[in-house]
Amino acid sequence: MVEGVESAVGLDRRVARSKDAVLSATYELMLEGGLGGVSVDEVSRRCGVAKTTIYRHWPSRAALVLDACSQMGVAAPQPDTGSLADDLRILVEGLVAELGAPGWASVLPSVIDAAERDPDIARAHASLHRTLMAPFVEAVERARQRGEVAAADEPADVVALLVGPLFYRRWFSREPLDASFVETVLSGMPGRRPRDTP
Amino acid sequence: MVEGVESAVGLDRRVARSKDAVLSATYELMLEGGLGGVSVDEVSRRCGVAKTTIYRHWPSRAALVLDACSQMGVAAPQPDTGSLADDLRILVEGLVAELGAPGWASVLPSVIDAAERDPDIARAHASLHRTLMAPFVEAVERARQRGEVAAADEPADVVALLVGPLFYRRWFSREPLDASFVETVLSGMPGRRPRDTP
DNA sequence: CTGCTACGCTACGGTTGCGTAGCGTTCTGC
DNA sequence: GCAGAACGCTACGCAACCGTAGCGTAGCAG
Repeated sequence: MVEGVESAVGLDRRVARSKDAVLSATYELMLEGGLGGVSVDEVSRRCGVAKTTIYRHWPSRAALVLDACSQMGVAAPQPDTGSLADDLRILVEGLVAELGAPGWASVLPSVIDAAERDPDIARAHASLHRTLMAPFVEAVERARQRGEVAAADEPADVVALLVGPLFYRRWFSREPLDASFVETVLSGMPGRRPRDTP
Repeated sequence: MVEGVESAVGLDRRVARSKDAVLSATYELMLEGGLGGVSVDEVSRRCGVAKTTIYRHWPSRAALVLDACSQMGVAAPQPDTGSLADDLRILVEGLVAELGAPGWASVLPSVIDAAERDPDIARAHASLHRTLMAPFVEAVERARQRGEVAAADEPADVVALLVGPLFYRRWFSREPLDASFVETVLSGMPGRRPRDTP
C-alpha cells in the first residue's frame, strides 16, 4: 500500500480477494449486530482471512468499519416522468421497499447512533445520506425549474416532509408502512391538491 | 427484593439511595455513550456504589440498562386550546426544544438500534414512544371529535406526518430545526390551508 | 524461473468487561 | 440497644477483543 510502484491499480489479485472477503464479512456482521457488532476476530473467523492480514490492509477496527460503512448505500435510479407526483411516487415506493428489506435500512440506526459521537462516522453518514436522498432532491429541483413547485420551497424541506414520515414509521413508531400510508404521504406533496379535498 | 415481608414499599432508606445513585449514573453514561456505553464497572466508579451492591439490585447489566431505559421519557403536558393548529404548535415547539437539548433525544438512536435486535429493548422503546407521542395523538383525537379533522384520518397518520419530518431533520439529515422549517411542517396539517395557498 | 509480496498460523500482552465469593463494617427499623 | 439487612472492599475466574510479532508457505509478476 505504500510501495509506490506496483500499487498503481490492483496488480495483485490476492489483495483484491482478501479485501473483498473482509468487507463482505464486515457488512454481514453489521447487518446482524450493527456497527458495534463488528469485531475483527469475528470477521476473520467468518471470511477465512487471517486477522494479521486484515490489519495489513486496515490500520484499526474503526478504519475497517468506516470503510465498510462508506460503501453501503446505492442511490436509486433517477426517474424523470416529467411529473413531480409520478417521480416521487416511484422514488417513495422504492424507498419503502428498501426500508422493509434487510439491507442498509437495518444498519442505519446504528450508524446514526455512532454519528452522534464519532465525527468520522458522522461524515460517512452525511455522505451516505446525500447519496440516498439525491434522487429525491433532484426530482424536486427539476419540478421547481418547471414551475411545478414554488421557487420559495426549499427542495430539502419538501424531501423532509415526504420521507420523514416514512422513516418515522420504520424506526420510531414501528407501525407498518402499508400502501394506504404511502398514499397519505404522497397526497400532501406540492403539485397535488391537499388530501382533505380529493 | 425477594424477602416478601419488609419489601412492602421502601422501608430501608439505604436501598432507595443506592438505587437512585445507580440509575442516575446509568442515565448519565447513556447520554455520553448510548446504551452500549454503559458498563457496570463504570457506573460503580461514577456513583460510588459498589459493584456488588449493584448486582444485589439488578440481576445483570441488561436489566439495569433496561430499567434506566424505562424511566427515560417524560410526557409533555396536554395542551387544550380548542384549536388543533394551536395545540399542535405548542406540542411541536416543545418537541423541537427537546430534540435540541441533551436528554433522551441523544439516547433514542441508541435505543432504536438496540430495539432492532433485542425484544426487551423493543418493548421499552414502544412504551417510551407511546409516552412521548400520547399528547400529540390525544390532541388529534379531540380535534376529530370536534369535526376539525376528517373522521377518516387516522390520528397516528396525522402525527406521523407532523413529527416525522422533525425527527428526520434531527437524526437523518442533521439539518437545523429552525423556526421556518417548523412553520413549513405545521402549515401542512389538517385544519389549515395547504402551504402553497397562504 | 526467480525474487518479492501477500498470506496464514500461532502465540502473545494488555485491556475491559461480566458476574461471583467472602468478609468485615455500618446503618436501620423495631 | 440489638438483630439483621444492606453496604463496601478485595479478589477472583472467565471471556472477548484489540493490535503486534515472528516465521514459514504459497502465489504473483517479470
